[in-house]
Amino acid sequence: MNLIRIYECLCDLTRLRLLHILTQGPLCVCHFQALLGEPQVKISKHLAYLRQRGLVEAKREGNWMIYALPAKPSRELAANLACLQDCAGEHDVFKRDLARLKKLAPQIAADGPPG
Amino acid sequence: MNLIRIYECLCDLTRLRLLHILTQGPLCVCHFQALLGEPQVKISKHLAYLRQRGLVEAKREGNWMIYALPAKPSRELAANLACLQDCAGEHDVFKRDLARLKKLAPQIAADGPPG
DNA sequence: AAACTATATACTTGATAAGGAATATAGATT
DNA sequence: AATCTATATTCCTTATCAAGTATATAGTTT
Repeated sequence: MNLIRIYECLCDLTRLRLLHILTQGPLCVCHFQALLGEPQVKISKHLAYLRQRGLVEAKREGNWMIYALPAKPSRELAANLACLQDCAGEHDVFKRDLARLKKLAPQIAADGPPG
Repeated sequence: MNLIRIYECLCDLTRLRLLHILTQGPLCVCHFQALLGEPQVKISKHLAYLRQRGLVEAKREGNWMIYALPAKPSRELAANLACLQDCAGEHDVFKRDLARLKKLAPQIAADGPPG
């Protein structure tokens, strides 16, 4: 059952943060590193985990790997991402991530256009 | 973070089935056994798991243990249960469970009133 | 109190996951 | 081709979980 694969992805804080940030748009690994303040291995492995289960898509852009939410998410995924959005509003971790993302936005835009 | 405890509960099919059935009302272990066709240990342990994490409440009624969704679920739990409801509609396992529940309803009512 | 019923707990085994350290790969730059 | 940068993979250790078997507990009936 696909639904369970989704929930498996959602029961880790790092992955929740990644997904939550991705609802704002595509991003590459190094920016996630900066945003979450976590080591590269950790980010990379969690993104691989998400990718394997179809919660995330990736494409190469020179040296960068750009990760994004699926272009056409399943109903189940869409529903759960919406639910996460809803729930995340209550927690500081997520709010802080978005704040940092906003601050970093100009620099990210400068680095190169995603997509 | 409470949210993660919730997702941890949701990434097992047996627990999803239990929760989904519970959205219809309280039930005791032996009825779950009949509905899911799973051994007592399995049901009991998964219910304990859910209970520890606050997804489910229990009270004794003679020999029976009646399990129910929390009287006042957190916003997060409520949101996720709603989402589960939404997603479960697509899967036969869940539909079959509800069908079986309907069939068993009279007998359950006869056994003794829950709540 | 002895037997019975419904449920819970302890123990064991195999599987999966998380995090860190080190290393490998792909592409870009010099 | 040598080096650099961004990212992925491998190996290791530790922790958690699922499922089954056996056993314990709480409450009920005889």
